[in-house]
Amino acid sequence: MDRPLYERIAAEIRHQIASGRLPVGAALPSESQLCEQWGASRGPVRQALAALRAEGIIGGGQGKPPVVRSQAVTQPFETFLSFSRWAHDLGRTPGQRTLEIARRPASPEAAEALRVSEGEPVVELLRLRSLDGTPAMIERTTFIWSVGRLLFDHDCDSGSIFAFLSGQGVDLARGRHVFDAVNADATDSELLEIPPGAALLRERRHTSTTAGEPLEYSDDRYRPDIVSFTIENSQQAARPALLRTQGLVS
Amino acid sequence: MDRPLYERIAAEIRHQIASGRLPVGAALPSESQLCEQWGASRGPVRQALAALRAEGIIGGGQGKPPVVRSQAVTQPFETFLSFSRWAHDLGRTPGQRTLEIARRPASPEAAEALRVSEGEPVVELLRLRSLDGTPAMIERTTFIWSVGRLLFDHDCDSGSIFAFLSGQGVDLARGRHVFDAVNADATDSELLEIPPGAALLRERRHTSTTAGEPLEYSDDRYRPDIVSFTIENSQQAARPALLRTQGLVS
DNA sequence: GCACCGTACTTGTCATGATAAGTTCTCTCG
DNA sequence: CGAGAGAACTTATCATGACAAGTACGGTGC
Repeated sequence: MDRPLYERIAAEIRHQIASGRLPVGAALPSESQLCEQWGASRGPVRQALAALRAEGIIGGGQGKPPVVRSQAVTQPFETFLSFSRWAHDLGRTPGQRTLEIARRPASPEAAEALRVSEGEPVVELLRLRSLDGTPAMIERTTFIWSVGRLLFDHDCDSGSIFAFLSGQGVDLARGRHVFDAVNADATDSELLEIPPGAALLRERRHTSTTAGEPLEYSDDRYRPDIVSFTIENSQQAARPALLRTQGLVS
Repeated sequence: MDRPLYERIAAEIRHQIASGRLPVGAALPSESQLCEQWGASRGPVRQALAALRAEGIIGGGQGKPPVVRSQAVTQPFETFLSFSRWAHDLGRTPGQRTLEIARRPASPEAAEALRVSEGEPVVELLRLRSLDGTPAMIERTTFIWSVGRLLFDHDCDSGSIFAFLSGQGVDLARGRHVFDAVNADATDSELLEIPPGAALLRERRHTSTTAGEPLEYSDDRYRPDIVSFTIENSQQAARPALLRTQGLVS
């Protein structure tokens, strides 16, 4: 038990929520009560609560004791991370063609993004994803070696890589996605069957473990007439719901 | 200046990173130096650094001063509805130039989106938004008459329309945002000072009351080198957090 | 030249205490 | 009985101080 105190407190509360001892909607013990229970000062207690708040599993505000929010649902995360799963839920048929899988020394950008030393081996993957046979997205992914090496023993055209890696015990827990737009280059336009220079929706994805260690990053380019992204929000909900949506042909 | 100290510290550091005074890879001042600069104790300083770390824009570890990871800057979700507020929290100066505000009969599309009869009066607004003087976004908004009419009595160049309307008691509660990409047309390229055909990030926004009655819809086009959008999610969190980020000049 | 080691500096963790500000409840007054 | 004042609670923010643990760097001995 040499983990920091605030981590142990957070873990204990998480456990109580997961086990149902703290049902959804219930108020947590106040900070001072937690301090007594653990014989700790408010510092670690607040740090633990802040971590739980960042994970979205508790809510509350000034003056009000924190309350248990809805149970953790992994669905949205998986749906968002996995193109295959998303397409499947939509009733469409996902397709994938792996154009290249290679072991390479990490480029400076890859080394930065994956926090490895430059020149360390990484695995680069180039895939064309489609919906009902129509090219929809180009995926340029770079994995750290310990994860990417698993892909050489896997038929990448058979289905979801995310599902495969999860099954192999890879801790794909957190994701960061940056969206912007780019003009299609020669490769993009040829593979996606669009004119050169057409605007593409780009998602740059960084996936890491629970502890925040990078596992992969990706540059995904979507045909905007096939795929778009939707956010729904309301002033009540603290966090918005993200959905990947089928592009509108407007 | 009644914002908490740690927010001001974080905003200042974000600003220094965004302005290039702290280039990518540079080491931040040590905690004790920041304490001196701000005349603060380590508490607020650490809270500010923790926030920046959570946003992923700084890295580093025990014993090592934090380093600037990238120029991406993020803001909490509440600022999503308001460009002005987002920019302000970032320590940047938002600008707006209203190019046109007009009362018009609703077009078929407007009637459909706002659920009014075709030909009913609506208010159309065309604004150019900027960050530190650089054109960043073009906003083409259509309001229902009862809301848009308030804008004729308001200096639209003075600040946030969202804040103004909220202050007038307008119930801007729910939003739906669809993201895709488009090529810049002649107007876009001229106003945003980019080449014709450049890829733009488009956000189509529909805002409605708590009851779901449409209030406005908008076609916003962002320069991807100035503004991008970020989603953070984790397997624990039920819903991902949406953040608007400053574009990477990569 | 090179490995080893100790020192100075850094961040990580935690305790204690204080004030401000928000919420909830009760109690009083009309 | 309802509205409002107020007390008692909560969390939010910040200061100060302490120790542990990791890193960077220079010097020392081989």
